[in-house]
Amino acid sequence: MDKISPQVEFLIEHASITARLHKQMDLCLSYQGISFTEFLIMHHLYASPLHTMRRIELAEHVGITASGVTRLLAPMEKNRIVEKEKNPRDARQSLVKLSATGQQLYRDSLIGFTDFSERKLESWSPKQIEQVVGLLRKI
Amino acid sequence: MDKISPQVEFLIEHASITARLHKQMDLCLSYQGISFTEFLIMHHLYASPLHTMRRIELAEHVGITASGVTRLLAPMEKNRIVEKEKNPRDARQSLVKLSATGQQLYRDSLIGFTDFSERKLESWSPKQIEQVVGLLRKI
DNA sequence: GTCATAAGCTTGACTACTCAAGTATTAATC
DNA sequence: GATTAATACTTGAGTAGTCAAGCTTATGAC
Repeated sequence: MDKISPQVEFLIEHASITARLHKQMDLCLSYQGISFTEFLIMHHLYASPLHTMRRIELAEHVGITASGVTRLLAPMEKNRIVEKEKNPRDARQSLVKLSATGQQLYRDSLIGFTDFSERKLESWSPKQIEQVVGLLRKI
Repeated sequence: MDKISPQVEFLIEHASITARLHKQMDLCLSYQGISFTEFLIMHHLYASPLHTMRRIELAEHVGITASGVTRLLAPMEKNRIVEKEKNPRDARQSLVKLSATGQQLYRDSLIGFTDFSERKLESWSPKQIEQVVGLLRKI
Protein backbone atom coordinates (compact mmCIF):
# COMPACT_ATOMS: atom_id res chain seq x y z
CA MET A 1 0.00 0.00 0.00
CA ASP A 2 1.18 3.50 -0.82
CA LYS A 3 1.75 5.97 2.01
CA ILE A 4 0.12 9.36 1.57
CA SER A 5 2.14 12.26 2.93
CA PRO A 6 0.48 14.42 5.59
CA GLN A 7 0.83 17.45 3.32
CA VAL A 8 -1.18 15.72 0.58
CA GLU A 9 -3.79 14.64 3.09
CA PHE A 10 -4.01 18.19 4.34
CA LEU A 11 -4.65 19.67 0.89
CA ILE A 12 -7.29 17.05 0.12
CA GLU A 13 -9.15 17.53 3.36
CA HIS A 14 -8.79 21.30 3.14
CA ALA A 15 -10.38 21.23 -0.33
CA SER A 16 -13.35 19.27 0.94
CA ILE A 17 -13.91 21.57 3.94
CA THR A 18 -13.54 24.62 1.72
CA ALA A 19 -16.08 23.34 -0.81
CA ARG A 20 -18.64 22.84 1.94
CA LEU A 21 -17.87 26.23 3.46
CA HIS A 22 -18.25 27.99 0.12
CA LYS A 23 -21.71 26.51 -0.35
CA GLN A 24 -22.75 27.61 3.12
CA MET A 25 -21.56 31.15 2.48
CA ASP A 26 -23.52 31.25 -0.79
CA LEU A 27 -26.59 29.99 1.03
CA CYS A 28 -26.18 32.59 3.78
CA LEU A 29 -25.99 35.42 1.23
CA SER A 30 -28.76 34.06 -0.97
CA TYR A 31 -31.31 35.66 1.35
CA GLN A 32 -30.02 39.02 0.04
CA GLY A 33 -30.12 37.63 -3.50
CA ILE A 34 -26.35 37.67 -4.00
CA SER A 35 -23.57 35.12 -4.35
CA PHE A 36 -20.39 35.07 -2.29
CA THR A 37 -18.43 36.34 -5.30
CA GLU A 38 -20.78 39.29 -5.64
CA PHE A 39 -20.38 39.94 -1.94
CA LEU A 40 -16.60 39.92 -2.39
CA ILE A 41 -16.87 42.46 -5.20
CA MET A 42 -19.03 44.74 -3.08
CA HIS A 43 -16.70 44.27 -0.13
CA HIS A 44 -13.63 45.41 -2.03
CA LEU A 45 -15.46 48.29 -3.71
CA TYR A 46 -16.89 49.43 -0.39
CA ALA A 47 -13.45 49.51 1.18
CA SER A 48 -11.98 51.51 -1.71
CA PRO A 49 -11.66 55.30 -1.83
CA LEU A 50 -14.80 56.68 -3.52
CA HIS A 51 -16.11 53.08 -3.59
CA THR A 52 -14.44 52.87 -6.98
CA MET A 53 -11.90 50.46 -8.52
CA ARG A 54 -10.45 49.39 -11.83
CA ARG A 55 -11.77 46.13 -13.21
CA ILE A 56 -8.33 44.51 -13.33
CA GLU A 57 -7.63 45.46 -9.74
CA LEU A 58 -10.98 44.02 -8.72
CA ALA A 59 -10.19 40.78 -10.55
CA GLU A 60 -6.95 40.37 -8.63
CA HIS A 61 -8.56 40.99 -5.26
CA VAL A 62 -11.43 38.61 -5.91
CA GLY A 63 -9.25 35.94 -7.49
CA ILE A 64 -10.92 35.70 -10.90
CA THR A 65 -9.90 36.81 -14.39
CA ALA A 66 -10.71 40.12 -16.09
CA SER A 67 -13.29 38.42 -18.27
CA GLY A 68 -14.88 36.88 -15.21
CA VAL A 69 -15.26 40.38 -13.79
CA THR A 70 -16.91 41.61 -16.98
CA ARG A 71 -19.47 38.82 -16.85
CA LEU A 72 -20.14 39.15 -13.13
CA LEU A 73 -20.61 42.89 -13.29
CA ALA A 74 -23.06 42.78 -16.22
CA PRO A 75 -26.09 41.71 -14.13
CA MET A 76 -24.94 43.90 -11.23
CA GLU A 77 -24.96 46.93 -13.54
CA LYS A 78 -28.42 46.03 -14.73
CA ASN A 79 -29.59 45.90 -11.12
CA ARG A 80 -27.92 49.28 -10.47
CA ILE A 81 -25.68 47.83 -7.77
CA VAL A 82 -22.58 49.10 -9.56
CA GLU A 83 -22.03 51.83 -12.12
CA LYS A 84 -19.56 52.16 -14.95
CA GLU A 85 -17.36 55.26 -15.00
CA LYS A 86 -14.69 56.43 -17.43
CA ASN A 87 -11.21 57.37 -16.32
CA PRO A 88 -10.55 60.71 -18.07
CA ARG A 89 -6.80 60.10 -17.85
CA ASP A 90 -6.90 56.69 -19.51
CA ALA A 91 -9.65 55.86 -21.97
CA ARG A 92 -8.84 52.15 -21.84
CA GLN A 93 -9.97 51.87 -18.28
CA SER A 94 -13.55 51.59 -17.19
CA LEU A 95 -13.91 52.14 -13.48
CA VAL A 96 -16.48 50.38 -11.37
CA LYS A 97 -18.31 52.26 -8.66
CA LEU A 98 -20.53 50.80 -5.96
CA SER A 99 -23.80 52.76 -6.21
CA ALA A 100 -25.73 54.02 -3.19
CA THR A 101 -28.04 51.02 -3.65
CA GLY A 102 -25.00 48.77 -3.73
CA GLN A 103 -23.57 50.32 -0.58
CA GLN A 104 -26.82 49.72 1.25
CA LEU A 105 -27.03 46.16 -0.07
CA TYR A 106 -23.49 45.54 1.12
CA ARG A 107 -24.20 46.86 4.62
CA ASP A 108 -27.36 44.73 4.79
CA SER A 109 -25.64 41.54 3.66
CA LEU A 110 -22.69 42.21 5.92
CA ILE A 111 -24.97 41.85 8.95
CA GLY A 112 -26.00 38.30 8.05
CA PHE A 113 -22.53 37.40 6.88
CA THR A 114 -20.91 38.67 10.07
CA ASP A 115 -23.35 36.61 12.06
CA PHE A 116 -22.56 33.54 9.96
CA SER A 117 -18.79 34.06 10.26
CA GLU A 118 -18.87 34.46 14.00
CA ARG A 119 -21.03 31.37 14.41
CA LYS A 120 -18.76 29.34 12.15
CA LEU A 121 -15.62 30.42 13.96
CA GLU A 122 -16.98 30.56 17.48
CA SER A 123 -14.69 27.78 18.68
CA TRP A 124 -11.60 29.57 17.38
CA SER A 125 -9.88 32.05 19.66
CA PRO A 126 -8.81 35.41 18.17
CA LYS A 127 -5.23 34.26 18.54
CA GLN A 128 -5.91 31.04 16.64
CA ILE A 129 -7.56 32.97 13.80
CA GLU A 130 -4.48 35.13 13.51
CA GLN A 131 -2.14 32.15 13.62
CA VAL A 132 -4.02 30.32 10.87
CA VAL A 133 -4.10 33.44 8.67
CA GLY A 134 -0.37 33.78 9.17
CA LEU A 135 0.18 30.18 8.11
CA LEU A 136 -2.17 30.38 5.14
CA ARG A 137 -0.37 33.45 3.82
CA LYS A 138 2.79 31.36 3.56
CA ILE A 139 1.10 28.87 1.23
CA MET B 1 -16.56 53.73 8.70
CA ASP B 2 -17.88 50.25 9.39
CA LYS B 3 -15.72 47.85 11.37
CA ILE B 4 -15.24 44.42 9.82
CA SER B 5 -15.04 41.58 12.31
CA PRO B 6 -11.89 39.46 12.29
CA GLN B 7 -14.00 36.38 11.50
CA VAL B 8 -15.36 38.01 8.34
CA GLU B 9 -11.88 39.11 7.35
CA PHE B 10 -10.64 35.59 7.86
CA LEU B 11 -13.28 34.04 5.60
CA ILE B 12 -12.63 36.61 2.87
CA GLU B 13 -8.88 36.19 2.94
CA HIS B 14 -9.21 32.41 3.20
CA ALA B 15 -11.38 32.38 0.08
CA SER B 16 -8.82 34.32 -1.89
CA ILE B 17 -5.93 32.10 -0.78
CA THR B 18 -7.99 29.00 -1.52
CA ALA B 19 -8.89 30.20 -5.03
CA ARG B 20 -5.21 30.72 -5.84
CA LEU B 21 -4.26 27.36 -4.33
CA HIS B 22 -6.91 25.53 -6.35
CA LYS B 23 -5.58 26.98 -9.59
CA GLN B 24 -2.05 25.93 -8.69
CA MET B 25 -3.18 22.38 -7.91
CA ASP B 26 -4.97 22.19 -11.25
CA LEU B 27 -1.85 23.45 -13.00
CA CYS B 28 0.33 20.92 -11.20
CA LEU B 29 -1.93 18.04 -12.25
CA SER B 30 -2.46 19.31 -15.80
CA TYR B 31 0.87 17.72 -16.79
CA GLN B 32 -0.87 14.36 -16.27
CA GLY B 33 -3.88 15.68 -18.18
CA ILE B 34 -6.21 15.68 -15.17
CA SER B 35 -7.96 18.25 -13.02
CA PHE B 36 -7.80 18.39 -9.24
CA THR B 37 -11.36 17.08 -9.03
CA GLU B 38 -10.45 14.07 -11.17
CA PHE B 39 -7.45 13.52 -8.93
CA LEU B 40 -9.75 13.56 -5.89
CA ILE B 41 -12.00 10.96 -7.49
CA MET B 42 -9.06 8.68 -8.24
CA HIS B 43 -7.69 9.27 -4.75
CA HIS B 44 -10.89 8.13 -3.02
CA LEU B 45 -11.37 5.18 -5.38
CA TYR B 46 -7.76 4.08 -4.91
CA ALA B 47 -8.15 4.08 -1.14
CA SER B 48 -11.35 2.02 -1.30
CA PRO B 49 -11.58 -1.75 -1.00
CA LEU B 50 -11.45 -3.21 -4.56
CA HIS B 51 -10.89 0.39 -5.78
CA THR B 52 -14.66 0.56 -6.05
CA MET B 53 -17.29 2.96 -4.70
CA ARG B 54 -20.90 3.99 -5.13
CA ARG B 55 -21.45 7.23 -7.02
CA ILE B 56 -23.28 8.90 -4.14
CA GLU B 57 -20.53 8.01 -1.71
CA LEU B 58 -17.98 9.43 -4.14
CA ALA B 59 -20.00 12.64 -4.45
CA GLU B 60 -19.98 13.13 -0.68
CA HIS B 61 -16.25 12.55 -0.37
CA VAL B 62 -15.39 14.88 -3.25
CA GLY B 63 -17.89 17.53 -2.20
CA ILE B 64 -19.98 17.73 -5.37
CA THR B 65 -23.50 16.56 -6.22
CA ALA B 66 -24.52 13.21 -7.68
CA SER B 67 -25.14 14.80 -11.04
CA GLY B 68 -21.70 16.38 -10.93
CA VAL B 69 -20.25 12.90 -10.46
CA THR B 70 -22.18 11.58 -13.46
CA ARG B 71 -20.82 14.36 -15.67
CA LEU B 72 -17.25 14.09 -14.39
CA LEU B 73 -17.10 10.33 -14.79
CA ALA B 74 -18.39 10.34 -18.38
CA PRO B 75 -15.08 11.40 -19.97
CA MET B 76 -13.13 9.29 -17.47
CA GLU B 77 -15.08 6.22 -18.57
CA LYS B 78 -14.36 7.03 -22.20
CA ASN B 79 -10.65 7.22 -21.38
CA ARG B 80 -10.87 3.88 -19.55
CA ILE B 81 -9.71 5.43 -16.27
CA VAL B 82 -12.79 4.14 -14.47
CA GLU B 83 -15.28 1.36 -15.22
CA LYS B 84 -18.97 1.01 -14.50
CA GLU B 85 -20.11 -2.04 -12.56
CA LYS B 86 -23.52 -3.21 -11.45
CA ASN B 87 -24.33 -4.09 -7.88
CA PRO B 88 -26.16 -7.43 -8.12
CA ARG B 89 -27.87 -6.79 -4.78
CA ASP B 90 -29.24 -3.38 -5.76
CA ALA B 91 -29.99 -2.62 -9.39
CA ARG B 92 -30.33 1.09 -8.70
CA GLN B 93 -26.69 1.43 -7.88
CA SER B 94 -23.95 1.68 -10.44
CA LEU B 95 -20.57 1.18 -8.87
CA VAL B 96 -17.44 2.93 -10.09
CA LYS B 97 -14.15 1.09 -10.25
CA LEU B 98 -10.72 2.56 -10.82
CA SER B 99 -9.27 0.57 -13.74
CA ALA B 100 -5.66 -0.68 -13.86
CA THR B 101 -4.93 2.28 -16.15
CA GLY B 102 -6.55 4.57 -13.61
CA GLN B 103 -4.55 3.12 -10.76
CA GLN B 104 -1.32 3.71 -12.64
CA LEU B 105 -2.39 7.23 -13.58
CA TYR B 106 -3.16 7.93 -9.92
CA ARG B 107 0.22 6.69 -8.74
CA ASP B 108 1.95 8.77 -11.42
CA SER B 109 0.06 11.97 -10.59
CA LEU B 110 0.52 11.38 -6.87
CA ILE B 111 4.28 11.78 -7.31
CA GLY B 112 3.98 15.29 -8.73
CA PHE B 113 1.20 16.21 -6.36
CA THR B 114 3.14 15.04 -3.31
CA ASP B 115 6.07 17.11 -4.45
CA PHE B 116 3.81 20.12 -4.89
CA SER B 117 2.17 19.67 -1.49
CA GLU B 118 5.44 19.36 0.37
CA ARG B 119 6.85 22.42 -1.37
CA LYS B 120 3.70 24.42 -0.61
CA LEU B 121 3.68 23.45 3.05
CA GLU B 122 7.42 23.37 3.67
CA SER B 123 7.24 26.18 6.20
CA TRP B 124 4.58 24.40 8.24
CA SER B 125 5.70 21.99 10.92
CA PRO B 126 3.89 18.61 11.15
CA LYS B 127 2.39 19.81 14.40
CA GLN B 128 1.06 22.98 12.80
CA ILE B 129 -0.53 20.98 9.96
CA GLU B 130 -2.33 18.85 12.51
CA GLN B 131 -3.45 21.86 14.52
CA VAL B 132 -4.88 23.62 11.47
CA VAL B 133 -6.68 20.45 10.34
CA GLY B 134 -8.16 20.17 13.82
CA LEU B 135 -9.39 23.74 13.68
CA LEU B 136 -10.75 23.45 10.13
CA ARG B 137 -12.77 20.37 11.09
CA LYS B 138 -14.61 22.51 13.63
CA ILE B 139 -15.79 24.93 10.95
C1' DG C 1 6.16 61.88 -35.16
C1' DT C 2 5.89 56.80 -36.10
C1' DC C 3 5.85 52.20 -35.15
C1' DA C 4 6.03 48.20 -32.06
C1' DT C 5 4.57 46.68 -27.82
C1' DA C 6 1.78 46.50 -23.94
C1' DA C 7 -2.43 47.41 -21.04
C1' DG C 8 -7.44 47.22 -20.35
C1' DC C 9 -11.18 45.48 -21.45
C1' DT C 10 -14.95 42.46 -24.15
C1' DT C 11 -16.63 38.52 -26.65
C1' DG C 12 -17.26 33.63 -28.48
C1' DA C 13 -16.66 29.13 -27.43
C1' DC C 14 -15.91 26.03 -23.87
C1' DT C 15 -15.70 23.54 -19.01
C1' DA C 16 -17.39 22.30 -14.72
C1' DC C 17 -20.37 22.29 -12.29
C1' DT C 18 -25.74 23.11 -9.96
C1' DC C 19 -30.73 22.42 -9.43
C1' DA C 20 -35.15 20.47 -10.54
C1' DA C 21 -37.53 17.01 -12.74
C1' DG C 22 -37.75 12.35 -14.41
C1' DT C 23 -36.92 7.13 -14.37
C1' DA C 24 -35.96 2.75 -12.29
C1' DT C 25 -35.59 0.08 -8.37
C1' DT C 26 -35.99 -1.07 -3.47
C1' DA C 27 -37.99 -0.72 1.24
C1' DA C 28 -41.78 0.14 4.39
C1' DT C 29 -46.63 0.08 5.67
C1' DC C 30 -50.96 -1.52 5.82
C1' DG D 1 -49.61 -8.30 -2.16
C1' DA D 2 -50.54 -3.41 -3.39
C1' DT D 3 -49.40 1.19 -2.52
C1' DT D 4 -46.47 4.75 -0.88
C1' DA D 5 -42.26 6.61 0.03
C1' DA D 6 -37.46 6.72 -0.36
C1' DT D 7 -32.91 5.88 -2.82
C1' DA D 8 -29.78 5.97 -6.79
C1' DC D 9 -28.98 7.70 -10.43
C1' DT D 10 -29.47 10.62 -15.24
C1' DT D 11 -30.74 14.50 -18.02
C1' DG D 12 -32.11 19.33 -19.67
C1' DA D 13 -31.49 23.86 -18.69
C1' DG D 14 -28.96 27.26 -16.46
C1' DT D 15 -24.84 29.68 -13.90
C1' DA D 16 -20.18 30.95 -13.05
C1' DG D 17 -16.60 31.00 -14.45
C1' DT D 18 -12.00 30.02 -18.08
C1' DC D 19 -9.05 30.80 -22.15
C1' DA D 20 -7.77 32.71 -26.54
C1' DA D 21 -8.56 36.13 -29.86
C1' DG D 22 -9.81 40.75 -30.91
C1' DC D 23 -10.43 45.73 -30.36
C1' DT D 24 -9.05 50.27 -28.55
C1' DT D 25 -6.01 53.23 -26.33
C1' DA D 26 -1.56 54.35 -24.20
C1' DT D 27 3.55 54.03 -23.80
C1' DG D 28 8.39 53.66 -25.13
C1' DA D 29 12.15 53.53 -28.48
C1' DC D 30 13.99 55.50 -32.19
